[in-house]
Amino acid sequence: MKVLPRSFYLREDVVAIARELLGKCLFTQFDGRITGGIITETEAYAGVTDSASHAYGNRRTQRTEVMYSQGGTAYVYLCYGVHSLFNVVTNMKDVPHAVLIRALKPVTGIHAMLRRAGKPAAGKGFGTGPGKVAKILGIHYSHTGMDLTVKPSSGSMPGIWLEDGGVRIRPGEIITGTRIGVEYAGKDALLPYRFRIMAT
DNA sequence: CGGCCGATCCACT
DNA sequence: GTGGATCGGCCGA
Repeated sequence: MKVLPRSFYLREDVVAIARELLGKCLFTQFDGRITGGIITETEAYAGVTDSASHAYGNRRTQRTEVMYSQGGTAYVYLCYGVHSLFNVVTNMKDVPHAVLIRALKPVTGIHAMLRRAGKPAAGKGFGTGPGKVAKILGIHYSHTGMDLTVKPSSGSMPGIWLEDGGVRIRPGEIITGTRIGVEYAGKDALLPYRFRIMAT
């Protein structure tokens, strides 16, 4: 297992990064507990020219400022007043690209994730849906801005990080489609920016 | 300062 | 398949 380096996130093609994040491992450590799993669904948000992006038209506000950080930073925001949604910022500083993590196959710390979900056992839908991904990993919108390239050096430190676990996804296993919940974005809603691993 | 709305989820029909 | 929850962010006045 190898922590994804800064160089992975600094690249220009956010759509390619979204595709490559499939099969990578996402971990968190909060309250001394490590939880995580394999990323199975992502969406790319291509910054100032993408009308589905919060940074469309170079909108720079207190909330979106984190999207203008260098790649490898966490962008977490509150959606519908209820759900924290976790995104990976990509590209260089001042270019506000991001990838939304929509689904995760739970692997590490299952018990803690079930407890956060308030479920007695893993059922259908455990780990699917961006609100639920953040919830089971213990990610809250107050965690926006965290550095994703550093694995905590001790069990008492909080952290969010990604690793390459060596899982190889064949192109034929990837389903490409349009993004969810962005109907307001006009023609950009039709862009093929959603990627997921075919159910086995 | 007020009003509208959202990169969602769940219970209920 | 549908509607309600729920509240910070954003924009216009």
